[in-house]
This record gives sequence, C-alpha cells and structure tokens, in this order.
Amino acid sequence: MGHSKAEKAKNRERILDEAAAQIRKSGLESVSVGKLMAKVNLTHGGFYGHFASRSDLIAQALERALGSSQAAAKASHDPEQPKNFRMWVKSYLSRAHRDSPNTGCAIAALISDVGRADQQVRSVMRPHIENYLASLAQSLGDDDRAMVAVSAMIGALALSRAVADPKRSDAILRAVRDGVIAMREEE
Amino acid sequence: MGHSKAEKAKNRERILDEAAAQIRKSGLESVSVGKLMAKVNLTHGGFYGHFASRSDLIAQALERALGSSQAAAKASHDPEQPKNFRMWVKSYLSRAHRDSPNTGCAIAALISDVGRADQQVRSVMRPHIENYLASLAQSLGDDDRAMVAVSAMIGALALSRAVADPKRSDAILRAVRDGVIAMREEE
DNA sequence: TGTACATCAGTGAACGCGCGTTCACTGATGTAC
DNA sequence: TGTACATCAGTGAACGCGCGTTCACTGATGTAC
Repeated sequence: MGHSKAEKAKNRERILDEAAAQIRKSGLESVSVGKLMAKVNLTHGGFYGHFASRSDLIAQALERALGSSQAAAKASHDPEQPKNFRMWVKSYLSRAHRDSPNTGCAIAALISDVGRADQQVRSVMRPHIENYLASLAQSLGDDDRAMVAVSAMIGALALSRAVADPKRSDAILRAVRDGVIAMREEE
Repeated sequence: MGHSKAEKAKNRERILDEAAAQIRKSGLESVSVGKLMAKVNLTHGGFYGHFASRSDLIAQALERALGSSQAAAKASHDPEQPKNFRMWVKSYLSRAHRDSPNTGCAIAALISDVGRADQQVRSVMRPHIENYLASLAQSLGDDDRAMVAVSAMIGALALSRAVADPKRSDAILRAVRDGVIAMREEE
C-alpha cells in the first residue's frame, strides 16, 4: 500500500467523487460509510482521517455533486446565444441525462429530498437553485418565465425517471423540451 | 385494552393512515416499524398481525397516500368547467399545499424517490401518474401541453418546498400557477 | 341467559444484523543528522 | 548519501445502537352448549 500525503489527497478525492455520484443516483440517505470506503478499496476505519463524520461527508459530497453538474451545464450554456440555449435545454432533457443521474443535475436528482432535509443541506442547495434561476432569467429575459421553465425542466427530468414506460418517459422529455424552447422564441 | 375484531380493523386503518402521512412528509425510507406503532399507541410486536412485512406496509401505505391525495384533487376538479380547473391549479400550487405535504399530492412529495425505487413501488405509482396526465390532457385538450403542465406543477411544488426563502418559494408557486392557467386560456 | 372454553389482538423480551464511530496497531513515508 | 526515528495513512477488531422480525405469553372477545 501507499501512504504518502499525495495519495491521501487522491483518496479523499476518490471518496468525495464516489459519494457525489451515489448521492445523485440513490439519494442523500443511501451513502453508508462502510460501503463507500469499500467501493474505493479502503477500509472503513480510515474514513475518519478524511472527514469528521458521515454528516460532514454528505455536506461536502452534495456540494461537489451540485458543483460538478453545474460546471457541466455552464460549459455548454452561453445564454447570449440562442443556439446554445436550445442545445442546453435539449441536452438537459435528453434520454442520456435521464439515464445517467449519477453524473447529471443534482438538483433534479434530489428535488423531493431537499424539502425534507436539514438546514445545512438546504443552505448548500440554495445558491445553486438561485444560479439556475438567474441563468434562465437571462436567457428568457423574464423572472416569471424562468421560474416556470426551471420548474418544468426539473419536474420533467424527475418525472421521466419515475415513469417506467419508456415511450411515455421519452414523450415527457420531448414535450417539455419543445415547450421550454418555445418560451424563448415567442415574444 | 380492547381486542375485538372491529378494533383490529380500526387499528389497521390508523397504522395505514399514519404511514401514508409519514411517507408523504418524510419519504418511503423514513417509516420504521417501531416508531410507527408507537405513534398509534401500540407496541411493535403487534405489527405483524396486520402486515406481512415492512415492505408490504410501505406498498399499501403508498397506495393509500396516492389514493387519498388523488381523491382530494378529483373532488375539486371537474375538467369540463374552466372555473374549476383554475381553482384546482390554484389550490395545487397554493402555500397551504406546499406547507402540508403529509396530506398533499404524493406524486410531488416522492417524485425523486420513485426514480430510485424498486419495481413494486413504480408499478403502484404508474396508474396515478397516468391519471394525472389524462386529467390535464382533458382540461387542456392536448397531450403535449398536459405533460408540460404536469411537469411544471410537480416541479414547482417540489421546488417551492426545497427553497428556504419564503418570498422566492411563493414567487415560484405564483409564476407557475399563472403559467399553467394561461395554458388553458390561450388557443 | 349463564357458564366453559377456544380464539386471537396486542405485549414485550429476545434474536441477528448493519450502521456510525473509536482505537490500538502496522508499516511506509519523509525528515534530521 | 546513509542511517535512525518520528509521523501518520490506512487496518481491522470492537463498541453501542436502532432496526426488522420472531415468539411465548396475557387477557379480553365471542362462541358453543
């Protein structure tokens, strides 16, 4: 085994990345210290050399989950350019995004969990939701329309994951994608 | 104590109602056999005289949660009458509904959980989602618009519960309420 | 209607299990000379 | 550059706890006569 400081930092990153993916895939409560450490090929005892507690890990992993999905979104979304807005909506409401929650938008993946979560989780979530709203407000030129679009997009993605029938699920994504894109193009 | 058959049936109802409320308030995983029985003033051992297992209880309580919130919605929603459609949307996206998840729409309360749940939960949820979509399709006269409206309404309710700032939360409800009502009134 | 007995709803101790967390230990790292 | 030692990342046994589930038991219910 290796125990250098550089490897410790790498292991910390691996733990956080794995936890961030699992949170998006299976929810905040799904993360267990023992299983998480096993997934990155470490034993559970070492966990507390990296994090103060499970709850500390959850907060940091949530931040990472929100940050990395936001970064991915930002990368393909320049609100000045209508083409990019359309492409961003299309990729947000794509089957690929629906089928990869572990790398996708953490807000949509956790939307009904956050309402029940403690104050810490809510305050981590808050700026990311505001960011999302502000970004769409700029694209759509209107606060109210941004709130409708964000609600519809988050709702559609979560709903498309809840619906078992693939045709129905695809149809929801398609309908909302077209609906949101139309919101920009109409006066 | 009383041990008549009539009382057994009543206790079963109380267990189911309590579980249905708790599922909507805190999610499918939040229900624990011991705490649930304590809440209805019984001891945990008696639980297995009513249900085969915790998982059996969850399935039945989810069905009840979906059924009773749907019944409440149906009662105030005659799709033939535009006034009633507007009032139904207003009450769905009201602060009262946002603040009472334990008696409100179970689909919105559990939307991101269902995507992760097992096949049994998904199949219990399925007809209720289809019902919801069909009902709005009738009101809006269009399948695609129904899917946009349902996504926006579920998304808005869940989002309004996730957002800590009351002003922002209210604004989301208001914007989506107006947006969905406008979907019917425009040609 | 009254007594004798079987039924069965609910009780509470006990079980095995997985969880988060602690801690004495191991052995590689990396520093002091 | 080479040796001696302190540091510290990771190990794995052990802890207390709450969980779902089982079961021998209690005592009221309700039926048979």
